[in-house]
Amino acid sequence: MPRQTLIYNTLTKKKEVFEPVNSPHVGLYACGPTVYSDPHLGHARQAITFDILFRYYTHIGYKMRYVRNITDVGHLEDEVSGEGEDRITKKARLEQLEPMEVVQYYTNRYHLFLDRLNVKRPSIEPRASGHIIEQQQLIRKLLENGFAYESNGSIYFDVEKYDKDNDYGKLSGRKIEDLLSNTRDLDGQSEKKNSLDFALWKKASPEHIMRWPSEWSDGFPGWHLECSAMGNKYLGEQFDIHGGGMDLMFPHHECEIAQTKGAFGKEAVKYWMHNNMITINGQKMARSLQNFITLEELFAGSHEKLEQAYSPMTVRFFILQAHYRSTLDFSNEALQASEKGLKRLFQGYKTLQKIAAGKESTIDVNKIEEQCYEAMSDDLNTPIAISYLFDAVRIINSINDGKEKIDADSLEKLKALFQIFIFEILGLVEEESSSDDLSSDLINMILNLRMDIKANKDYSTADKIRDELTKLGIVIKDKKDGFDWELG
RNA sequence: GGUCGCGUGGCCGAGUGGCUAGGCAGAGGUCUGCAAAACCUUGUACGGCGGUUCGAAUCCGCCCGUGACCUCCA
Repeated sequence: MPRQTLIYNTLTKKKEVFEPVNSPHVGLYACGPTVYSDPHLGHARQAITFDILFRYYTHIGYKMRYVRNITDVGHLEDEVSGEGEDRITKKARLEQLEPMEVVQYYTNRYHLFLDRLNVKRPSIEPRASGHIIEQQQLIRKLLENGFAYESNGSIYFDVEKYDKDNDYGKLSGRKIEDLLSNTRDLDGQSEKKNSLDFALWKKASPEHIMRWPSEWSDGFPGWHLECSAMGNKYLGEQFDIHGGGMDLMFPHHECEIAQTKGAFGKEAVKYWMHNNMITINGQKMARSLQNFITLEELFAGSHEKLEQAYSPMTVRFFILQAHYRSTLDFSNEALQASEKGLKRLFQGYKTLQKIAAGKESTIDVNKIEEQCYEAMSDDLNTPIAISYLFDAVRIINSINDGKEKIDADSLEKLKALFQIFIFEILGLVEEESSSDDLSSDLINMILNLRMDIKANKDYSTADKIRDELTKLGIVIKDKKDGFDWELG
């Protein structure tokens, strides 16, 4: 029986005790990317948030099935009006590629950068275009149940009708009347009965490449439909957690709830989880605002806003140092702080490996362990868990200095704790400085020569060597009788 | 305009009715030929004004500032 955890449910706006529908099995669905462009920091946060959930729940004993989709069809530029080109199709046209080439390319890119961030691959990664049949079946159900109607070969969801006996807007806290009064005027959009109605199936215009046959028209499915169809297919009629970025709450997730309830008579999702946005100068990082930084740019330092390159683990740690429901502001200063903090954490881990156990202990490892688990169990509070690890680092250093003592059992326990939290739960990995054996040998040779020079008290030459090596990015650490170095 | 959120020390960020995270930067120190690195020590901050309370940064009200959503966006 896994330990009790709290999880913030967007639906109830409260932290709730997590009780799986079918413990110990847990079904998790997270909205993946629309693969028409490179992943940016925001995608990283979303992926890392649910990666942590996946990792932690697996660790405490749940049998996880994690589904994260790839949206490769149906995502229009303007969902409400149903206008605009399909994003994939547009990209394909601009680049003169097959739509599926675009899809494959950006799916590969997504995997590449998420792998570097050490985000685990989901259990199932379904594509919308591979589930046209399932989506069409869902539409038929909705037509049968009277929640959808056909108009000129397209099928729309009837929001007003649904709202009569259901609560459309319950997730995002909206009321249908407010939405109606605030919806922009759509003159000429006569296909829909109501401006709030959203597309389930769109008849394809002659130039639209991605199209599938159906009894209504040659067309393609609406964006919101895929998640309902694939969630249902792989996780069943009721499953535990559905996640995504906060900006998907409305209308995407709201529409999902309506579709599922309308088709199956009951809601599928027990807990809704939404990660907050990454901001840049206090404003949301978004493609539409032209202020986004891709992961490729971040890792390479190739963006005008970047003072340097930031390694994947620095980025991961930066994201984990904030709670997933808070906005997180990007800045070079903050990233640099994370870079150094992460280094300190790993330094502590290394020190831990070499300290010796004594007969007695002044350290209460059980308490540290409990604190770490409690933090993670309290709605995935990674920043708190990390703060306890930093507390532990200070203790480790004190043991190393002989100010504190630890017995063999406690030491083993502390080592296991660090191993589990740093690598398994937080998913951090140590990034090796890239240096091949030959250059290592060369550096060691030079530094050995420098030792001789120092022994002769020729400090000016010794300093010169050090300066030159420093310029090459090699950090020298002189010790009592020897040296150490690393790539800075 | 509507809905929801936020405002914490130089920066980033937790937390939350009394026990006052953590990281980075800064300062001091240990070490060192000198540095660097590493390590140690160090900071009583919570937008403003009222109110509730023995006690509020934490609850309530008002104000100011700011952000997200209401079109697509993780």
